[in-house]
This record gives sequence, structure tokens and C-alpha cells, in this order.
Amino acid sequence: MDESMDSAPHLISTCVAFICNTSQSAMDALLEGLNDAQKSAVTSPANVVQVLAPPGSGKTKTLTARVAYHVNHERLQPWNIIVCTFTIKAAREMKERIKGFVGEKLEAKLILGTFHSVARRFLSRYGQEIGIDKNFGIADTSDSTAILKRIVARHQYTVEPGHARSRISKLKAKGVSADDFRATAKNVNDNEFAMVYSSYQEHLKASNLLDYDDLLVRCVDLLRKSPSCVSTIQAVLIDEYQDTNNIQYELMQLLAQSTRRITIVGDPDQSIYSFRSAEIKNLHRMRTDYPESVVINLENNYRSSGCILNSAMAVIEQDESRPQKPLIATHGVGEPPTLRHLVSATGEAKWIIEEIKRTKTLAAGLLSYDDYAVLIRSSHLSAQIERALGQEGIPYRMVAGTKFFDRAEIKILLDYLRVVSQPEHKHNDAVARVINVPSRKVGDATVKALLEEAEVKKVTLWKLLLDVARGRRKPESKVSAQAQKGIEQFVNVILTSRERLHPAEGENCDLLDLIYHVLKKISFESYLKQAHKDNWQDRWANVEELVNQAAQMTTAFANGEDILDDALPIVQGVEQREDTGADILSKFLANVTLSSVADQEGGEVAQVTISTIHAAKGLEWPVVFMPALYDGSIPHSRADDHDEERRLLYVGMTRAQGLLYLSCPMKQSGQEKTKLSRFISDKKIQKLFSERGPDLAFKRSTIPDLARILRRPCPADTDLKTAHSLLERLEDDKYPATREEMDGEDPTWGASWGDKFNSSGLSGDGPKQSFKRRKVEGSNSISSETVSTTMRTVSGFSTAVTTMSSVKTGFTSALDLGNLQSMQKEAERIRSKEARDEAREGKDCQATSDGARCHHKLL
DNA sequence: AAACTGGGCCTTTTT
DNA sequence: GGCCCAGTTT
Repeated sequence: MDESMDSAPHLISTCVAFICNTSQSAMDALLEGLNDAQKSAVTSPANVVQVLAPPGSGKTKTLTARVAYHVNHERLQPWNIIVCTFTIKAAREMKERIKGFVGEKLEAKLILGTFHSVARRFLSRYGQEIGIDKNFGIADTSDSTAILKRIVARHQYTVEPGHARSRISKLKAKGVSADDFRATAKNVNDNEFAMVYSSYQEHLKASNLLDYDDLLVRCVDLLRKSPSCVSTIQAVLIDEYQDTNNIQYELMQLLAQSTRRITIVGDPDQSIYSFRSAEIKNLHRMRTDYPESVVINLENNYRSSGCILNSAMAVIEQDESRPQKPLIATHGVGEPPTLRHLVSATGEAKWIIEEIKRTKTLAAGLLSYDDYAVLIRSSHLSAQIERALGQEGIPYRMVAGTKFFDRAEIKILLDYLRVVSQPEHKHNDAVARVINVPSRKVGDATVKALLEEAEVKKVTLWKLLLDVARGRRKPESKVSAQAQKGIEQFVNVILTSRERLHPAEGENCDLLDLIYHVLKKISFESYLKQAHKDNWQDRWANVEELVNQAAQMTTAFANGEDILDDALPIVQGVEQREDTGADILSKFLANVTLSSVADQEGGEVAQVTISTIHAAKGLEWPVVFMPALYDGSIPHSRADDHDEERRLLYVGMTRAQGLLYLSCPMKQSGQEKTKLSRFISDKKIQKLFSERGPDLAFKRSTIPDLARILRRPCPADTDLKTAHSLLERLEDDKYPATREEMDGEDPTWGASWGDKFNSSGLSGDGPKQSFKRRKVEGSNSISSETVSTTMRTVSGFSTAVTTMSSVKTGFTSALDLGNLQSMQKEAERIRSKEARDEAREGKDCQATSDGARCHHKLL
């Protein structure tokens, strides 16, 4: 690129000199491997650049390279560059990639994070300009709901608290304040809601809290009032721009108000956050507001096989309102994706595990568990998958299930810390949540009464408790002797903890010491042992992880490091607030609400990933499964924007590099029949899929093709051959694959194994079941004689049940294919068929979701 | 009378 | 995991 010549060094400083010496090669490295469109996006001299980047087109690569270009070639100081993402994970990923370009030191100086965390930084530094206390806390969704619940209960309003919360959130996303809303209220309902909204705001204010939306709204207020806070900002970059809502758009404008230099990357087809008020319209709005905008389209997909891309395109193109645009595969066609029907959700999970094992084995080292992802629409769908993986001993990680900081044990601890942090503020909810944890015999009734009393008397709950504990005031609420005692204990915990918050002069506040104190005072470990007998170890490990984080922060703080990325450019005329030692706790708490613990990559153990589709955005895996694709799940029954649901499916499908599996159980975990998702019901679309998993055993090109797509060396022929001998089944033929097969074989299809065994309808089959039980209990040492006896009986029994049919249809299907090799394999299989059927059935029963219950019934 | 315990029900997506 | 309800303990 010739432009690189323009940027000859002209400033002398050690730092700059260093960069300039390496400038030419850095430039080369920066642009290496970029295509023309990407290069022009990275190096565009235009002030406002919109990069439209479909899946797998190198979006992150382009954005990170442009950040590096700003730093290395345009000589922008990293602390004058803001990069906003939507998810914590995306921010983390971006950081890593930028480090590779500009080095750790410069990267660390960038203002990079989620919109919310960037806003938090500005508010925490300059909040005093608009009257925000520096130690504001952040109310998460459950805090907000709790506040609204109480407001609604007290005034006996008719709105549902959850509904009110989302309505308030939507209004804030549009920049409509409580006062604005009241002014436009049209009817009784609106009036009531206006009351709720403003009470909610008052409550937040009194508690020194900002909710997620407030972070954005108030930051907009701040930057409007004091533009000088961002006077040094020279470039703003936004990732996943299609997900911006109105308030974020305004924030973007304000952050960039000094130089109007903005780069955004996004893809309207991947807009999946309209429930968070994302406005696709912002793309056009930006072109209007910034007529100087340059639009660059990326069109090459470097991620997926042609077949996968094709099927994903076919899905998204059903949306006729959507403008057509090209997306060109750069890989070979690969294997057609699979669209599979399974009998039940349990069966679906087992089939997935079967396919993971089959493909991993047959790929002979090409694939590890790390390469597999199961993407689900709703987090509760993970249960079956987790259970099945667990049963097979396959390691997995669950992304974005219950987040670390949402875990009950962590929340309890954090609530204690919140109360310790600012009891003088009206942190009533936190107080109420932990006053009886562990049990101090201060029951719900007492707490509720005290809360009401505190509200009426306009004092904080903490103040009231303090008075009660010290016997200064007889509360109007009835407080039993034991409750009185409990309150005294609680107050004691908090007061002794607070002593540690304000250490002697010259000493840093030791967060660790404080946490240990709280843990000891409330005997948290024994509490967990007693309250969660089954998994207290895991929970205690989580607590240790939190302690760990606090430890890291304490050391960093002691070393004077900028632990929370709080450094903002020094701006003249606007006073930045200094941190005092005791502020560390409130910072820790605020940060915790906006962060997540990094996935333990561990490295040593390869793990299958389970993730929601939402959380999977921006990521890719060699093999992707998308289960539960039925109407009601996707499109979700509560979703009203079906186009967005379709985009969601599209986003999921385009995560796959080499192999993609879509599947649909014919029954939900309940008993309702399912209907295949409307997005993949079209005949033309179904033609793009195969009914069974790909042939990795007999089609010779499959594995080499896969290796090429993954840019990995292809396993040796001998290894591939050896792999065959490791498997009983070389093909995806363990379960029936089509409705016809399932219907034909068994009119009672739909009653899955688990369903059958758990249903009381089987209670009469005593003798056979006892065999089954012996098989289940019998370890490997069970004699072959016993096995065969057991097997015959159970086989006879199970012909009545669906799974048996899978074996048969497996045969016929293989024969129909006329595949000689597979016929030979089948012959082999027939020889040991019965034994394996038996083995499988024993396992099936045991592996049933309610294994234990199944077991009992069989007794 | 208040607190606790166990069982049955449901569960969109994220900062 | 959260919520509600019924039955039991303190």
C-alpha cells in the first residue's frame, strides 16, 4: 500500500521512535492477509466509515486492524480512541486481537469495552458534573425488578413488575425520562405507569444506584453538558453496530463530537437484539447524519463450507423485505449440513453425543472436543445436553448459562459487600436479601414489616435495624425475641466488617481481609455445606474464585495499576475525581456487575461448548449443532418479530465452519408434539440438507475437505483407517432419521425412552424390568451368558418401544443406499447385533434423564 | 404465629 | 433457580 509512505515519522520521542522504526513492517503485518475491501476499510482516510460485514467476512479482523492503523499510522494516542462492543466477550476478544497489532502496553491504554462499561468509566470520573455520586452502584435486572415489585405492592398498582421493568428500559433506550413520559401520558394506565416510573427513579437515586440503561442515559447527559470530557477523543469505533439502540447512537455521536471520526462494523442480517431496543434503522440514520459516510461491503466468507453457507443464505433469504446482497464462499462445497428428526429431546441429546463421538473418532485427530459447539435458543434447553454429555464423561463448558455473578452463593456474598459498602444509602434490597442468610430466624414476615416501616418513616432499613439492635427504638412491627437476636447478629456482622473498610491511615483497604472476615462471620462454608449437600463443593469453589478476583484487584491496586481500565485522558477544566482507598470496594462492586469471569480456557482439557445463539455471535466452531428447532423454540413462542428469530437461526448456522447439524425432536420434554421450525420447513430448503450426519467413513474426500476448511493438516490415511476399527457404527444410523421411519416402525413414536420408562404405564412389566435392572447394575464383569439371556428378554420387550426400530431402519437405510462397504460393515454388525442392542438399551435406561427414578420403577 | 421444609410448577435472548 | 403451596417444626 502506497499510503504507508505518507506516514514517515515526524515526532521524536522514545515511544514514537520505536513505533516509527517498525512502521513499515508493522504496516505490512497490519495489512497482511487482508483482501482489497478489508484493506480499504482499514486504511480509509474517510472520517466516517461503515463496514458492512456479513458472517465470516473478517469483521473483527478489519476493525482491530483499523484501530491499529489509527495508532501505528495516524499517530493517534490510544487513550484518545474509544472502541465499543456489545458483549463482554467481544470486548475481551477485541483486546486480544489488538494486543497482537500494537502490543500490550498501547492496547491497555485504549478506551475499550462494552458501551455500558465505557459509560461507567466516564460517569465514575466526571459524574460530579451532573450530580452523580462517585460511588454509585449498578442495579442489575434482579435489583430493578425487586425495587419495582415493592413499588407495585405498596401502592397496589396493577402493572406486573417485570413488565414495568422492560417498559421503563425501552423508554430509557429512546431517551424518554419519567417526566417526559408523564407529560405525554394519555390514560389512567399511563398515569399509573408514570407514577411507577418516577418512584423507581426516586428509589434508584436514593439508593445511589444506576441501572443498566441509566449508565447510557446519564452518560449522554454528561457529555451534552460537559463536552470537554471527550474533547481529546479522536476516533470512535463500534462493533456490531446493528445492535445499537437510540441512546447508544446518541452516545456514539457525543463520544465522537470532537472530530466526528467514526468507524462502525455491522451486519443487518445479524441484528438479534431488538428486544434490547436495537434499531436497524441506525444504519441509515448514520448515513443521513454523516453525509460524508463511506460504505464498504465485505463479501467474502472465509469461515464456512459452501454447503453450509448456501443453506444459511437460503434461510435468511426467506425474508423478502431484506435487500439481497452477495456472500461468496471461499472454501469448497464440503458436506451438506444435516437436518435431523429425533424422537424426543432426550434422544436428540443422545444422538448429538453419538455424532460427536463418531465424527471425532473418524476424523482421527483432526477434531477435538474444543471444536464442537451446541447452540441453543433458550438456556433451559441445555439441561438435556449437559446431562447426556455428563453421562458420557465428555467435558463441556456452558457459556452464558447462569453467569458467575448471578450464582446464588456469589450474590449473597456480593450483597453483604454492598451492604458493608454503603449501608447509609438505602440499600434496602441487599439488606433484605441477606439478613436471614444464613438463617437467623428473621423470617419473611418480619423483614417485610420492617421494610414497610422503614419506607413509611423514611429511614433506611439499615438505620432501623441498627436502632432495633441497639434497643433504641421499639419498632412498630412485631419482632420476636429470636428475630431480635438475629438482627443483632446481622448488625454485628456488618459493623465489624465496616471497621475493616476504613483501615488505619496510610494503609490500603484490604478487600481480601474484608471478604475473609465476612465469610468467617457468617460461616459461609458450613452454610453452603448444609444448604446444598449435593454440590456445595462447586459453590465453595465459586466463592474462592471471587476471593481470587478480589485478591488480584487488591494487588493491582496496591501497585497503583489501573485495575478497572478507569484511566481516561486528562482533560483540562473538568475535574477528575481521585480514588480513595475505601473507594476500591464500590469500584469492585460496580465492575463486577458489568463483567464476567473469563472462561477457564484451561487448555489442558478440550471441552464441548454449549451456548445460547445470542452468546455465540461473533464466534465460530468447526462443528456446530443446533437442537430443538421447532416452532415455539425458534421462532420462540413469545417472540413477535419472526424476522429476528430467523436471523437468529442464520447467526447460529453461520457459526459453523465444516459441519452443521440442525435437529428437531418430535416431542418436547413434555408430551406435546412439535412442528419443525417454519424457517426450515420449506421443501426447497430441506433439499439442501441431508437426513443423516455426514459420511466420514466411506467418502474419501470428506476429511481432507474438512481439514482444508479448518486450515489444518489432514490426518494420515493409516490413521483414518485405524479410526474405523474403533467404532461400532461408522454411520449416523443408530437412531431413525425420518418421520416416515419413526412412524412406520412404531405407531407410538414420540414416547421416547425416557418418557416410556418414566410413565406409569410400564409398571406391569415386572420380570423384564428386573433383568434390565441387573444389567444396569451389572458392571463390566457381567458374564456373556447373563448378557445374552438378559438381552433376549429385553429385546423382546423393547420391540414395542421406539428405539428398537432404530436398529432396523438403520439397516434398511444402509441397504437402500446400495453402499457395498456399508453392507459389509452391516454384516459384521449383525453378528454382534443382539449383544449391542442389549448393551445400548441398558445404557439408554440408565442414561434417561431421570435415571434414578427409572431405576426405582423397574424395581 | 412465624419459620422451615419439600414438592410441583415454569423458565427468551443480554448489559 | 424462583415461586407458590401445603404440611411440619419451633
